[in-house]
Amino acid sequence: MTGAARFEVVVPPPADRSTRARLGLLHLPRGVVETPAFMPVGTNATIKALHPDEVEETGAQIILANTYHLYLRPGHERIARLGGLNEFMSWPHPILTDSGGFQVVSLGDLNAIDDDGVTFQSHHDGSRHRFTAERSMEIQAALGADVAVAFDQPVPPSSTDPRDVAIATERTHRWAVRSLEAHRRPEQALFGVIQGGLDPELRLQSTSFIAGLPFDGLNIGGLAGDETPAEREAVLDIVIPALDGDPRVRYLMGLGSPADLLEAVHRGVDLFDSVLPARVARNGQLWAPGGRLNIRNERFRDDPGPVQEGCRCLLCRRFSRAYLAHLFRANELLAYRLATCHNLTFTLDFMAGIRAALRTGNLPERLPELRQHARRRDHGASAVQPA
RNA sequence: GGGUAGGUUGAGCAGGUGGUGAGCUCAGCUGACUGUAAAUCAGCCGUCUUCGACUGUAGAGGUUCGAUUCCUCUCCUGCCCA
Repeated sequence: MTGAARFEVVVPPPADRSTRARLGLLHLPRGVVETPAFMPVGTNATIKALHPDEVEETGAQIILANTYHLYLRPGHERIARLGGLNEFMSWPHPILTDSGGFQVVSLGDLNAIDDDGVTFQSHHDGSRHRFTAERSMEIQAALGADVAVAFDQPVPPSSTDPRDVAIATERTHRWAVRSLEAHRRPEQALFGVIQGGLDPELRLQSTSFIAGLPFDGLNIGGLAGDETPAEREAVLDIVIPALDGDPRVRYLMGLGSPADLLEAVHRGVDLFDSVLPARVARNGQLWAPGGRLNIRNERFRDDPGPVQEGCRCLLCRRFSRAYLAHLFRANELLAYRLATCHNLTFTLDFMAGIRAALRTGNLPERLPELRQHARRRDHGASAVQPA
């Protein structure tokens, strides 16, 4: 372990095992993160549409940035010359850089995977680039975030061929070892990624393999795709118990809906990230305790009330639903900013609420008002009617 | 008043010089989005009994087996001339 990250359990799960949820503190070079925590995603060294001050106001204590994107543009060496990623984007708090592993999957046709690494075609200009574990570590070292992530090959739930799952998982293991060997910055933490798809045996193998390596944190990958909640819960119920007694932070990569967050917290996850609240906000979907609303719906054009009564965010403090509906229809830039502020504030407040409940030991199994935040096929929930 | 170019589903258009115009872009309506190729994408957007069918090219006539297309008149719009 690098020692750059230290996880401290403040309130452990209850002895009766009614939940595996725990309250913790993740100590990082640039700050302490209260867990369970949500990390907004700032792929291009910016939380889209927000000023760093506004990101702080949402309550975010750590954000995520992306190795692949920043390597392509503006270039990791340039960022290093300009003082590192935190300095470059004027974010003085912790940052976690994703390894570029996710782009192995998300860029689909634009790459070719082999046992040694991945050859990407840039989504900007089609130019070819080679990523290996060593390369990813080198780039992340240059970016200089608090936390780097080992290069991995996510297994999309849609890949049903067990051989593909096994191959990707084995690669992830080899790349994990190589990432550790290539890691040279003691002040930068390094997290490893557990894969294994939906296969219980592979997940268990992957968990013990990755947990057997001296990473500072343990990521659970490959679970933010098309799997059902039941499949996801089944995987977590294999991985988390296998980590019993392990002192490290557990990070479920890519989850972001409130209902998903609560479920995963109960299963013992400490850390999350997702583009969902921010992306959905830019596309006009606003989150509130009663559910979600599409602000572009006609009925909001004359609605003088706030998106969420009592919300402390930049949007709800001053503006009406009608105004936001207007901004979206007029394609005004303020729409994206206000909506993003709101959804991130909502998500960060939601996590703060979970922490407060854990502190007093009464985190509910399910919050009834969250049902409509779940995916449609889970509960058949329809779009929310505003309260 | 004379000439001229036009009139296509909310807007703007494409097409069509005798035999399939329900095609595009906006606008509009609804939904989706989870380690960001995403201020994006998808469906709908004349009517109906919606895997299809019907109606629809300013209006009225005419020619024709058949007219959105050709002819006549009327109405409306732009431009030019008086």
